[in-house]
Amino acid sequence: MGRRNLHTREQQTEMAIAAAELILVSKGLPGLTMRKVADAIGYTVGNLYLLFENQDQLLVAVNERTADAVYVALRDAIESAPAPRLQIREIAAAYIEYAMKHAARWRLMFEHSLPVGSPRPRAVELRIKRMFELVESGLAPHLPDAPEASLRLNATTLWSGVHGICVLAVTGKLRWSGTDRYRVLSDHLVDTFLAGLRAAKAPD
Amino acid sequence: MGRRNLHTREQQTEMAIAAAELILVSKGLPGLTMRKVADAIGYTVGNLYLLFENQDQLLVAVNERTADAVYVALRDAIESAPAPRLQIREIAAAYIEYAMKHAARWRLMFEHSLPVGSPRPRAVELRIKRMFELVESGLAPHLPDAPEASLRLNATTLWSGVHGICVLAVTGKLRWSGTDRYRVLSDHLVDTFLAGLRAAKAPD
DNA sequence: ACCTGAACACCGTTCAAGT
DNA sequence: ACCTGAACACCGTTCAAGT
Repeated sequence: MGRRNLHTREQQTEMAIAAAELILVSKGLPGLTMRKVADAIGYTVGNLYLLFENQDQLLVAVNERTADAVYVALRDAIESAPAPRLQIREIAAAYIEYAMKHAARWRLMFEHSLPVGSPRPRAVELRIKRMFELVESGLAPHLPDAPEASLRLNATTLWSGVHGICVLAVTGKLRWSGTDRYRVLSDHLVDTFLAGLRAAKAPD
Repeated sequence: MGRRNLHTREQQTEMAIAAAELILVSKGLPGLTMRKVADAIGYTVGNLYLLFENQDQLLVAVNERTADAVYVALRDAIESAPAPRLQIREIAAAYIEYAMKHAARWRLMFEHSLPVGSPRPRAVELRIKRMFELVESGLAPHLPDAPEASLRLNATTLWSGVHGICVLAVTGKLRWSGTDRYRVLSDHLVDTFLAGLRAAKAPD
């Protein structure tokens, strides 16, 4: 065979990423093999290595998509918030909702780590940074006149907290506590954290 | 060969777990193969399957050890706290310190998931539950007269937050924010959360 | 130029056979 | 009874060879 020219390289890359996501969702990470991806798009394994340097880089490509999707979800949450001061609650809830709904893809972003020494993927790094900026902007109404460093510290802290709820929820480690309404947890965290910020600003 | 009788089954199990931990730390999860574990303890792969049902169960055994070690670290942190009200800060810091120091083992606890349908390992579940109880007891001085349900909700929320800092720190996702002094983050989270609790109890 | 197919070095898991 | 060694069905990755 050889020389088929049915799809451009870009199309093949697109197909491979889509197929990888499908397999990831249905079979989990252990089921996501290069051979299965190749089968799914109707090419041989060898050809996959003309599109991606190796399996890790295919996973990185999947993660970029996921990071984009999360960003869009958070952006939508901000826009649909009834008031600026409620944005941060909505962002947190949207994040958790996304993680629960697309658990496999979301987990891959944080659990797949490249072999030591290989450069961290710029694209994913950048998207996480943008996500934090979104959180900063949602937090800003609650911290007027706060210096940038303080805003960043608080955004990092609060967002780490929300992320923690996600991790434990998605991996089922929160089930024992009887709470499977994670929105309660995220709201409680956000509300209490904000109350703490107010208290620190205007001490009794 | 066959019939060597150099070690009891218990000893072999012990050796296998120890070897797995060593390989995990030095080579990461992808480098942790049944064959390498067998080699490391001087037995054949086949023999490993007389000790563990499969690779997943070996990892579960490793996770049990890790969960025990974490529990001990938190317990020590409580005991060395200068005052009851400072316990919760120390627990959080100890948790993060353990995670950073034993990143590979700590990550395995949360990232290794059994094939869908297989029963969740009771032993690990139980240890996570005990850990939450430790957090509850550290939080109790700050919530006198609070009903059990409230204490639990607050412990779950705060601990999820601390856990989130760990996850992002260990996976290097916090580097961009310029903070690699994670103690600052965990203290800030704990302090702000506690301030928020006080504010809710005695509203202005 | 584009893609294949077969090879290589590894896996997890099983189990008849050795002592 | 205790453990081995070889087998099976799978991997990721490479690359000479086909069209």
